Amino acid sequence: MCIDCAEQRPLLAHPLPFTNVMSHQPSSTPHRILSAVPLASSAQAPIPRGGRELDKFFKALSDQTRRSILRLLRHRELSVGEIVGNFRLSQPTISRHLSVLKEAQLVTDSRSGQHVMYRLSPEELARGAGRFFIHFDECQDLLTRG
Amino acid sequence: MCIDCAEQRPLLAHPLPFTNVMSHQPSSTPHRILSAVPLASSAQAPIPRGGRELDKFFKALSDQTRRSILRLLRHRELSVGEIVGNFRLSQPTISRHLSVLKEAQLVTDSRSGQHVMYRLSPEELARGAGRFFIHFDECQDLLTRG
DNA sequence: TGAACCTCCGACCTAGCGGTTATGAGCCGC
DNA sequence: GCGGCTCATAACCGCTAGGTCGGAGGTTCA
Repeated sequence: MCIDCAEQRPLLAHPLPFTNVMSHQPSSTPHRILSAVPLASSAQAPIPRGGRELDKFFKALSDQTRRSILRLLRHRELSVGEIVGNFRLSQPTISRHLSVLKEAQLVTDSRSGQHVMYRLSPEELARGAGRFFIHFDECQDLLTRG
Repeated sequence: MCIDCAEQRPLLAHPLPFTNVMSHQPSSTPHRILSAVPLASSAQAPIPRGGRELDKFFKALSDQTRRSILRLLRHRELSVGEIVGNFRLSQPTISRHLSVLKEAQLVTDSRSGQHVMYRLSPEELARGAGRFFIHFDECQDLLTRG
């Protein structure tokens, strides 16, 4: 699926390695040329493909509690009870935050006896970020070169 | 300011080049050691420093319209009217989205006669991303190596 | 099987977000 | 200065998000 349009022409691989998003054009020559004047009333808002996934991705990251949970899971998996012990919030609240993170595929879970263990999905973190920052050449430079 | 604590000991430069965040510890040896058992009731939720800025950053990015505005501004600055012309939304709605983006420092504006021109701040995009992903070694690898 | 434990789900409340219309403030040309 | 264009702000409204509590469901173990 082209990230810039819905055409079915052959796709070019994108120079950035950490994403599988592809376009018909190399990133330095944008596919959509913006007109200086407002588009006609029939114009669609330029919603990029994959917006739903990016919504989930950034919505999940836009809450401080959820970001803290991700940081807790940096180096090893934890059960729900262990995560709850690090916050002042109730267990159902943490459980719902975890379901949001799981919905965004930022964490995965598995049952281990009585406990449900949660662990980070760092590749999904990188993939989501890549899918967005792919649109910003200068950002790519800053992120990849420093 | 250390990203892991509030101590005033000398700071180490972080190996990642695209951020000025520094810690007392290299990234492979986390500053906070997590206990396997829940912390005491007096434990604070592990809110990282700079959470307010990250809140603004991800909240600004968590809306599809705002992401579309950022993509519109990829290659040249635009006036409010030009931006409005690319959406089905009213001018005050777009104006408020722009103020959210400006609050998050993702765009800057300047008056040019009757018009107010908005342009991207790609370095802030990269800085915000860096400030977050600095906590995830595997992500860093994926983002910087591919 | 029944008790104890861990986790998730449903109902509910409140706050904030994203949308609208109406109005006000800043520049321009006449 | 006045009228018109451009943009920001205020007031309002509906919906979603995030918090609580109570209870259901699944697992372990005696």
